[in-house]
Amino acid sequence: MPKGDLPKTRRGRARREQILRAAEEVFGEAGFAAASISEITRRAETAQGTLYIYFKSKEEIFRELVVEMGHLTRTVVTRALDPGATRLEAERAGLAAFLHFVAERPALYRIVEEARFVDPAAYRDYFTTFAKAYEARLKKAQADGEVRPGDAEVRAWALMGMAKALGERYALWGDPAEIDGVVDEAFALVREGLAP
Amino acid sequence: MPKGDLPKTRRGRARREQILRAAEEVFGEAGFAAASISEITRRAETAQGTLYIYFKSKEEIFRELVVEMGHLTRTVVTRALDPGATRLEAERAGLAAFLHFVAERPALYRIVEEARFVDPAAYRDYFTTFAKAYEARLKKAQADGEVRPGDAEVRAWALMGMAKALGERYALWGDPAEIDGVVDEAFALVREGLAP
DNA sequence: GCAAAACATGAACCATGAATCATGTTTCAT
DNA sequence: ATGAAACATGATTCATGGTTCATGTTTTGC
Repeated sequence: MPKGDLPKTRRGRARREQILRAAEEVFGEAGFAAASISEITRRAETAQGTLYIYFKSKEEIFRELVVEMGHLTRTVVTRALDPGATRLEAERAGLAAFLHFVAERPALYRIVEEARFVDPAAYRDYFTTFAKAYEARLKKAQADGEVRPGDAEVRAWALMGMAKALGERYALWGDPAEIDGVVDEAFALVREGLAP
Repeated sequence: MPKGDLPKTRRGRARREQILRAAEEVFGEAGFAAASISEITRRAETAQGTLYIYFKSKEEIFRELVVEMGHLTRTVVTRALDPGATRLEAERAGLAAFLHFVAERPALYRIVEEARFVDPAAYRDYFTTFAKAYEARLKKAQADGEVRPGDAEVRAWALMGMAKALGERYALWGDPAEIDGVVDEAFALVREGLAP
């Protein structure tokens, strides 16, 4: 029984995966507190005890999901940055990719945000890591003269916050069809600022 | 026993207030799930049953705090906008006031954010109301030619998101002394944008 | 001063649901 | 083929803590 490790057999790996996917669903829909182990195992079509072969607690499954989801978000956003367009245009694409991703997998947003309360360390880790990468990109763009000089760390957090709020308002609560328009407006703000 | 109403006697009003302040502390420190009624009443120096004279459930105390805190934040930020300075400068002052407020009463931030999970309706209400006010200010500024034309709603949510993220990173996790510098940097971004 | 309403108490009740464990079944290396 | 390790089961256990309630005490209006 590998507690922190991965399962040894094909069957084991499949079970663990089933449980994780069911947990993602249930945590996403009900939130951590209201999510019950019995509901998770019901959807995973296993016995309750089975879950404890692969995870040592309810918190541990949750943490695993946060890590997984963080990795996924970073992948989605980073992949969108590729094109050889302007640095700022690339950032625009990253924001668009993020918002569409939130709209497609709303459980992601909820789980990561709830981590602030369920597992503060994982939450902080996730955003700090993300911010560092963002900061590095901004610094590089600055060095290349593609953006005005300024504190890259503050900018990274400000822009991340923007993305989170827009994701909540438009991708989660609003009409997904609006997203592209929102991205245009938001990036106009980031590019030119508010001053006339 | 006034269930939704306010207490009739001076003593009653004082008790209710003691309980609310204790609840603010405990919810802020421990989060909703880990906060126990017994700990709240211990700090309020009353019996557990007393709490149920004034609130019909744990959720109801929490909701009351969200409403109260929302009102307080709006007051603090709005008060900071008074001066007859430039509209943009006034906004800068609002951001500064918000960040200092978060640093002073971190429980506020936590409770309001946790409301997303404990009481989604109250959470959404709170931010939608706030956004509407922000939007109106931006529209007015736009009409007066003090900011470039653009979608005021998107801008309001983007700027709110910025404030939340900066609050989390610098007012909650960072050194409060940094706040004024952060405000300057962030508002430079908002004013002039990233483009060189 | 006195009834009635409001307020206060804290031990006991009770639902909930996470975690365990004794008992099987399946997989895999040799 | 076979034994050992890995995996699977689900009813039972157990701690937790929100809520209730029977019994006082205090305040208020008249």
